[in-house]
Order: sequence, then structure tokens, then C-alpha cells
Amino acid sequence: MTKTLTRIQQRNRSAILDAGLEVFSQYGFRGSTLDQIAEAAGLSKPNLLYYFPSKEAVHTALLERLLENWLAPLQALDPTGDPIQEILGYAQRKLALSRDYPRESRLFANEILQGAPRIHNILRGDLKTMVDDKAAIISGWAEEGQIADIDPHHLIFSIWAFTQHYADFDVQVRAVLGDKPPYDGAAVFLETLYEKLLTP
Amino acid sequence: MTKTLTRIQQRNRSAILDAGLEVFSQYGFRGSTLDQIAEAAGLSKPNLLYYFPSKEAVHTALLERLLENWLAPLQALDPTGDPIQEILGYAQRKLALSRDYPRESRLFANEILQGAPRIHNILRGDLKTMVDDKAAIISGWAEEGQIADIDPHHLIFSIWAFTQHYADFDVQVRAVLGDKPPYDGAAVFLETLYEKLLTP
DNA sequence: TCTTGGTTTGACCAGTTGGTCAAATCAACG
DNA sequence: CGTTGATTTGACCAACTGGTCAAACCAAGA
Repeated sequence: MTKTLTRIQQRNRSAILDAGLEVFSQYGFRGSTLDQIAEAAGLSKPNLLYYFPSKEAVHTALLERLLENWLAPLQALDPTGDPIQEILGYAQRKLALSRDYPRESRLFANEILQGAPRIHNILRGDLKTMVDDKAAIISGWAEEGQIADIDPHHLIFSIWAFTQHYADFDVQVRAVLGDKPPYDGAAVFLETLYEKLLTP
Repeated sequence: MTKTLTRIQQRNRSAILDAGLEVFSQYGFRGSTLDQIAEAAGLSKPNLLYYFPSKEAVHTALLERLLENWLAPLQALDPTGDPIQEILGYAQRKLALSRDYPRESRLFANEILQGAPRIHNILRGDLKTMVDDKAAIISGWAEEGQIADIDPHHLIFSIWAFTQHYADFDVQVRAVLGDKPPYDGAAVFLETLYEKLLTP
């Protein structure tokens, strides 16, 4: 049913979402204008509103698409795998996400900075449930002595913080590093950091 | 000269700055309105504009005040002190800054997220200079074998990322942690993390 | 070709925005 | 008290905001 979209509809809807991602991720919801998004999408404002009923609708569509991809890497943490490799793998996957989808990262950052008005219930619901679940796995590993004894929630926070920093604070990171590319050094550092932290 | 300020001027200017901090840190520059700031300051909009010539001026004043306090903790890193204690101390000081001045942290985050249009030159100038300076000190410690051999720039990034995460992503952190207070656990985790990382 | 339904747009609207200004109010000092 | 300069405000403005709508345009099948 939902699949009944013209080629034009597909092209324009995805152009709008891409433009919305570009604009919202930079200025936040209230700081972005429909004219800006329309121009970035190569459409007139009324034409944009022919595909999405409102500014809010574009933003919501983006957030929904984002959350799917955002929670996936943590979900993939495997309780039967090698503990240190599982956590290291998760961190590297998250870093790659920042490298390859920095605008999505900044869209998320903007939403959280503004108090997460649109996704607060998801944070307290799905996200908390999943994090608590994975934290329990990590705690289990710690009790078995497979990894060092650390607080699993703050471990996860540290991974989020460090990896997202390279997308959200990109301009600062590049200003400080000068010409050096950020992500190679970051991946190496990440590896060292968590290997040393987690080795019992 | 600049000190010739009435009691009223002092009170209102600081009320405006506080209100501006509150509003700008939540909605970013473009997402904030003068009416919002004026109301938060308990003034009428024309009255606010009697003390600051424009919205931009309020924002600039806030950023300037912020940058002073923001760069101070890193500046305090002492090359003659005990390496691990110096770095640990810096990290803890930065975490305390997030705890005690979360709005300032979010104001900064908003500015960087939007591409740092107003402070880009400072990032490439003063900030980069100071970070390179401190990075050299840390590299020196590493060469002497006093701390483990890690990339000093990414070490500093990781401290920024982790500590600011608790202010900037406050709503997410609290959603995940539920009732537990964030900062106690964070301080303990921070201590463990960098002690393990830096011990040679 | 004509028709039909999806697509695009110019003109428009009411509400909001940053900012101005002259007039009114207030505080304090002689 | 009266005066003077700082302070406050209501009324106002042009530009911009999200959103509407009828009319025009266009692609494609009959």
C-alpha cells in the first residue's frame, strides 16, 4: 500500500528528507525554516508542503528513520561472543556511524540538547530497556571475571560520548587537529582505551 | 570607565545574560527569540534592547564570558606536577564544570553544532595553540615513560567528550539511569578509566 | 488528440520576528 | 521641591514565518 509511490514522489520525498537532514542538523528544529529546506531540496515551499503536511512532519519522519539505525549497533551486542571483542566492536561500529552519518548524529544531538521533546518517551522506554539489558550482560561478564569490574551504564555513556564527539564537535576537532584526519587516530585511540579499561 | 555602571544597570545586564544563557543554551541562536529572553529576564523587549543593542550582542557577550571559564581548566595543567594526577585532576575539574554549569556547556555545544560561526577563529587560534601546548607536555610524559604511550590530542578529546556528555545529553543520561544521580557514578568511572589508560 | 490525475506555482494570509522611536516614568541630586 | 539624566514602555514597522488555495501545468493512457 505504502509502496504505491510515483518515481517523482520517491525522488522528491527523499530530496526533502535529505534537505531537511542537512538543515535541521545544523540549526535545530526551531532555527530551521521551510524556505531553507525547500531551497536545499530544489523545490518551492508550497511544493514541499504537497509532500509533507508540515515542518513538523518532515522532522518527525527524519527522527523516526534515525532512531532505527541509531539503536541497531547496541542491539547487535552478542552475549555469547568474546566480551572484550564485543564491546570493542560496538565502539568501532558506533565510531563508523559518526564518520559516515555525521548529519544524523547532529540531528540527534540537537534533539537531545533541546530536551528531547519529541523522543523523550522513547528514551525512557525502548532505549532504557535496551541499555539496561545490555548493561546486565556486561555486568555478567564482569562478575565472571572476563572483563574488569566497571559500571556498565557509564561504560556505554563513554562510548556514546567519545564516538559522537567526532561528529557533533567535528568543527572543533578539525580546528584543533589541523590537517590530520580525525577518524584514523580516533579508532586507534578507542582500541587502546577500551582494551586497557576492560582487561581485568 | 567600563566600571561606571548603575546598580540597576548591573542588575538588568546580568538578568539579561542569565536569561539569554537559559534560552540560547536550549534553542540555539536562531531558535531563540528576543521576546523569550526578555520575558525570562523580567523585562520588556525594548527595555532589553536598551541594555544590549541586538540579539547578536547578547549572544556574543555570553560566548565571550563562556570561553574564559571554558579554557581555564586545561590551562591549569601543570607540566611539573605528577602526570597521572594532573590529567585525572583536569578530567575531574571538567566534569565538575559540566555538573555546575550545564547551561554554559550546552551553549557551547549549540555553537559548535552550528559550525561555530562566531568562534571559529578562536578554535583555530587560542584553543589550538593551547591544546598543542598541553599535548606536547603529555607526549613528553609518555616519552619519559611516566604514562602510557597514547595520542595526546585524542586523549584530550576523550576527556572533553565524556565530561560534556553529562551536561549536553543530560536528558538522555537521566532517562537511562532512572533515579540514580549521574555525576557520582561518572566521577568514579572517570577515575578508573584514565588511571587504567594512563598507567604505563 | 483529449482527458484525467498527479504535480507545481504565484499570490496571499495571519502571526511572529528583530528592531525603532517618541513619549512617559522614575531616581537622585541640588 | 524641581530638574536632569537614566530607565521603561506602548505603538509601530518591515521582513520573515509556516501554511493555504485556486489556478496552472504536465505526463501518460484511452
